[in-house]
Amino acid sequence: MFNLDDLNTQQRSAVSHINGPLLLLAGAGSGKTRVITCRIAHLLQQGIPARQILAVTFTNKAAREMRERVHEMVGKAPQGMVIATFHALCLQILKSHIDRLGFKKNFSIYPAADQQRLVRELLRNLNSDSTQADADQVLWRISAAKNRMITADDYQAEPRDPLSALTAEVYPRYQKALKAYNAVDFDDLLVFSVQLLQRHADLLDHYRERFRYQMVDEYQDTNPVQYQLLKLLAGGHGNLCVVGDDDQSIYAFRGADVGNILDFEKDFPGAKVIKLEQNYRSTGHILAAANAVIGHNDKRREKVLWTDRGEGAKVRYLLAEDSEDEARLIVEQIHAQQYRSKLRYGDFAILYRTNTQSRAFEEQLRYDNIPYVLIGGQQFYDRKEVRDVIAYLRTIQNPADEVSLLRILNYPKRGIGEGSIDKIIRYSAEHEISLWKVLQKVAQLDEGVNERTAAAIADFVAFIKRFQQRFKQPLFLLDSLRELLEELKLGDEIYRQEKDPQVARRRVDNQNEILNSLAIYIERTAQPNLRGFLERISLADDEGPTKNDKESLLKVDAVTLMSLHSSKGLEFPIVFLAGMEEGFLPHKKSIYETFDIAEERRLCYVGITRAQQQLFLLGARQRRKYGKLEQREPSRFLSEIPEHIVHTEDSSEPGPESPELAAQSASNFFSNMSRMFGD
DNA sequence: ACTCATGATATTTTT
DNA sequence: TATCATGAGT
Repeated sequence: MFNLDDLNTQQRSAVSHINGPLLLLAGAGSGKTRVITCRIAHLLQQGIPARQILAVTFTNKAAREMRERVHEMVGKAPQGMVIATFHALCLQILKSHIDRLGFKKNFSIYPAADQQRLVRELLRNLNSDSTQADADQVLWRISAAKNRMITADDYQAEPRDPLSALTAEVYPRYQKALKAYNAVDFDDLLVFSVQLLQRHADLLDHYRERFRYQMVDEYQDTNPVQYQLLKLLAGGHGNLCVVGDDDQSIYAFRGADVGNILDFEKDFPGAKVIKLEQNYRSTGHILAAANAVIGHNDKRREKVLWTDRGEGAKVRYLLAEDSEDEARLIVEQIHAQQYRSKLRYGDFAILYRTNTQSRAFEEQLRYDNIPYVLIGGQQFYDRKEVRDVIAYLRTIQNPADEVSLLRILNYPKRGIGEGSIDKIIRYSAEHEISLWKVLQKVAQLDEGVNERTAAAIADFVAFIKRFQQRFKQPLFLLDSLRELLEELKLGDEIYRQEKDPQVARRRVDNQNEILNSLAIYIERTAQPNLRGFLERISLADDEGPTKNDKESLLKVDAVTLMSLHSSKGLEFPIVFLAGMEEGFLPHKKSIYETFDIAEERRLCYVGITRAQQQLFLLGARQRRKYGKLEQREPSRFLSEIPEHIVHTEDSSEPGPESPELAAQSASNFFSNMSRMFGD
């Protein structure tokens, strides 16, 4: 059980608040998660049934963490309580009621890669000269529209905006195609749930009653659909507790609306507001820098973080010559810091604005034999070889999923040529019969394709049907997948295609990794089935060994490289915030196009507040950009930090031998020694 | 069907 | 400059 005495005054008053709307403005590192879990424990202690409690987060990781911490605190698994991401919650709602929107209940969730394929396809059918970029843009616009609850029917093209005209063409077709595939995309999960609640009073009543106590984490990141959903669910009782920090709102580009958190009291009259300003993470100088920077934003909830931990080290600004030099300086500091205090590699993080910046750091770290983990970039389930296997599973689960079906129809090659596939697609379109039905028909009626192809198709259909039966038996899920992989011999195919045997090996390993995640899924699920597994994968809620989160970082002890965006919520003893230059932070797009410098400043603030003991800010004098050498200016945010808390060092003027340099060369010596002796 | 060359493009991305 | 996707060519 928890102890109220361990909390500060503000935390305690938040925890003991029970009825009515509550806005908890939780500054960075103010013990937010602790307050949320304590509040849940407190609600339970007050006799509120677990099943009336709903806690919504944005990431699976956050949901998992919350669940675990509640578990620890109350000593048993939180039975009946729903702790889920927005998307997982909506998936639950749709699973029970999507038939009211004309979908079948075995609908599938369309992954991003398939969305792209579909839009590309639709564009090709519409106009001859459309690029990859157009497809991405259109998809982006569709998503943005959905975030604002604009349906395909309502979507209006902006005048003099060719892309929105294109979107207006594609959006309805895209929606129609999804429906034909009995599939929904990520955004639909939310939009459809809201529509269900709006149109069906019985459902609304049901869920309001079911979730009498609601909490939302990272409220500053909610977009209009999510806001609608909450507004609907909390209507009536108004027991909505939202937690967030407007200063850490960094997802406007994805439709998040800071207005939601700024206007909370207007939306939910009588709301109580509590600020958490005591920071338990960073030392004083770091917080002073953070406060100074974020203080330059207007339209915000004034918060001043403070700590009782003392000033700590000054922030250090290292000015490098170029990007390679910047990476070298970081490695130097890693060695120096390790020499001075006992630090693991896992205590260091390198943060940057854009993912492309990671390269220089990767190269330098590899050169110095320093282990690192790169967060972001290509995700496990986005890899081609993994998607191939998933496509099989999806086809088995829902043969109406035509993108998956087409992906595997002739992979590995089984003698169904492009010409035949074209014929089948055309037949399916003309007669409005699903591809899967046509395939079955071709097998029986020998329609329009030659005998050998027909035989191949018949084999394929039989193959899928056989595995449909196999996968229906929950006890043999793992065996079925193993058999599937064996029979397909995809491994051989990969070895044939990939000339670098090392790469081939990794790709085959990746495929086998799916077996591991299935095994983990089965272990942790009461009634495992193929559908459930695919859902988890779609929601990226996977606990497989490739999991890229803090726990696995701790295990491998490596320096962390990630974008500022993905760093939110994490903390590290030593943080390097690289690329503190005009054009990077603030990013040049924000300077010249979106004019949203405030969001860039928040991003900078997020970066600064990740540091516990020492913060390094780095920038380069010049950088190669698209081949050209470009002069760079220090970020304007640097000048917003008071001079007396920053120590500036210019790499082109080394000055007298500094203690760091001495320490660093000694440290290099030791690390080389230990490398030589294999320790 | 695989390789190679060309040309477009280079912000962040919790699900 | 480096990377990616696409299309021509073998």
